[in-house]
Amino acid sequence: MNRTLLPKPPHWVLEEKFISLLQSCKVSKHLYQIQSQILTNGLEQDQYITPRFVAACARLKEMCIARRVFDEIPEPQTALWNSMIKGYAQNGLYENVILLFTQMTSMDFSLLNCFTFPIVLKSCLKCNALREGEEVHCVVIKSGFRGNHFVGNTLIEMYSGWRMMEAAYRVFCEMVDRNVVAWTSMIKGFILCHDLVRARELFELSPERDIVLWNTMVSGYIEIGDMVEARKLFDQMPKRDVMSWNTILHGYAINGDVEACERLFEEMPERNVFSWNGLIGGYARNERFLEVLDAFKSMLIEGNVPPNDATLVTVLSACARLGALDLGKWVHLYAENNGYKGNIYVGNALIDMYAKCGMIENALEVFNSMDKKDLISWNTMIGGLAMHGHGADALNLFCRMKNAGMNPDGITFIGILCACTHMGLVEDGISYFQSMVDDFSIEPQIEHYGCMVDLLARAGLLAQALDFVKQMPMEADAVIWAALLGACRVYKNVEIAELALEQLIKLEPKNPANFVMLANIYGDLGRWKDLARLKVAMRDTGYRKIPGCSLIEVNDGVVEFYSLDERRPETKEIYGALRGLTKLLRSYGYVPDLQELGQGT
DNA sequence: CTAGGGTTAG
Repeated sequence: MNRTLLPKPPHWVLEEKFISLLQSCKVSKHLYQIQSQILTNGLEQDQYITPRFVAACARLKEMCIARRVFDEIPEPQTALWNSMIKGYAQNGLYENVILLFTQMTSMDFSLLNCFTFPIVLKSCLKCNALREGEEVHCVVIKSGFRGNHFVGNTLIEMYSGWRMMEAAYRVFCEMVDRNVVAWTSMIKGFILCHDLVRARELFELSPERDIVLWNTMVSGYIEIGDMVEARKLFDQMPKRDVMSWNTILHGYAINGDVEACERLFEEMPERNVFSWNGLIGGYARNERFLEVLDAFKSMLIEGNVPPNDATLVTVLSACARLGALDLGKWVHLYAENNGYKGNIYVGNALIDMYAKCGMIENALEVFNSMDKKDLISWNTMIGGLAMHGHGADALNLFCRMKNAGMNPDGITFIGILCACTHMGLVEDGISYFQSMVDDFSIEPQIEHYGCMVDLLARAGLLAQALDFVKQMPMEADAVIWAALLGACRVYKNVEIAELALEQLIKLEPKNPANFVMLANIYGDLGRWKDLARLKVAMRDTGYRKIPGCSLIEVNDGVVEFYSLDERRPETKEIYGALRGLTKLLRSYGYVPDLQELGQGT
């Protein structure tokens, strides 16, 4: 067929073609191809295509391309301005939103419409631009948009976000006809300030109460931990949707009532992925990791609600805590086969799971395969390496992190200091600690002081460690004294040990592990009289040390295993495996201290 | 093209 005989398609056909092309555009490369097609057709200033082009750029995080196109247009119309502003907001470039808005107002006031303000006001809140937010509010008034529901509501939201309740309430009162959304935002504002009394007053006054408003009020009580009032309200609701049920379920989960959580989950008329995540998250938050795995398995067996990234992350964190490597690997495969390969949350949870299960190689593989990494990815990997004796690799990775332009935070330095401790690099640890304060302006937290005490103490510098404790700007906690006490045993320092125990008894009088530690030191040194005295003191407290418990993956499950435990049918195999491990360790020169076996049980 | 409600990682 001769193409030249075909008539030129009408304008609107081309428009539709480009719009659908832009909507389905998945990679930046195609963006350039579409752009050149638009140019060859002379449509670069088309009032329908260009905003869509900008929207596609925003979706693919290519706002620079959008900006170049935008700058070429002599007199952009409102829709194009708005699409640029929205694109910047979507990509977190709030400063650009404000800049563009300023430019827009300085050019022509009539460019602004009711779609412009909500995005700009939200951006002001997000980047904490208080003065600019107030200026935009002035523009709202001058341009006559204060009567718009969307604009008014976003103003309430903005001021509430800054806890400027007088300003928020003034906007609310000045609204000529408030709808239920405005009431909800106002109530949400008081909830943010934990002012449940005023929130409830408004709730009672509201002329209309829809499900969203009821749910908001219920979650307000949940946030302040008042499950009784939350439940009372939930029971009074004229109508409930899945989200109402999920809200109260999550409330029990975060307030530590696992049993109520389970009961509610059973009662629910309908369950979606948030319901399952609520139950699974409830188990996880309350350290019931075995139940996390069981619930996850039930979810898969029931099969009508597929897990999402949040589910996988929670399950992986439980695997990490339990050492359930097989299930962790299974989740890894599941994630890759179900579109979570590039998911940063899942990637980070996988790194942590592999690291905690001792599979550093797998953790590194996941880390290296991630093309998007955030601070948590780096911190998890550095911490994982440090925790498992790869201190040098952890420090190297820290260098790579800085070279990649990623700014470390306090958690990063926990990993770094831990790496130094494990390698006995006292000098380096001290200089990293200094660098944290001087180069990165990170204020050391009690955990960092704890790391430093550990660093010094494990290196045998007990007196220096004690000095450090005394110089700390805050009171040392039990973790720090226990670290010091532990090191005292290794270096057989009774004086500091007794001092540390004295503090520990004040901080946690019910923890017999502390007495056991000092008893061990007396035993090591043959101070039997002191030992006897301590045993009497221990008996007087009436507390017994809880036996240490290990979790071991057996076939497709995880079992609890205590020291000298003979309850399990697998006992023989477990002790067999232990003997094998001990033998292996001996061949590397390790001498097990058999006296420790069964201590305190 | 614009407004109010849920989960997840170190």
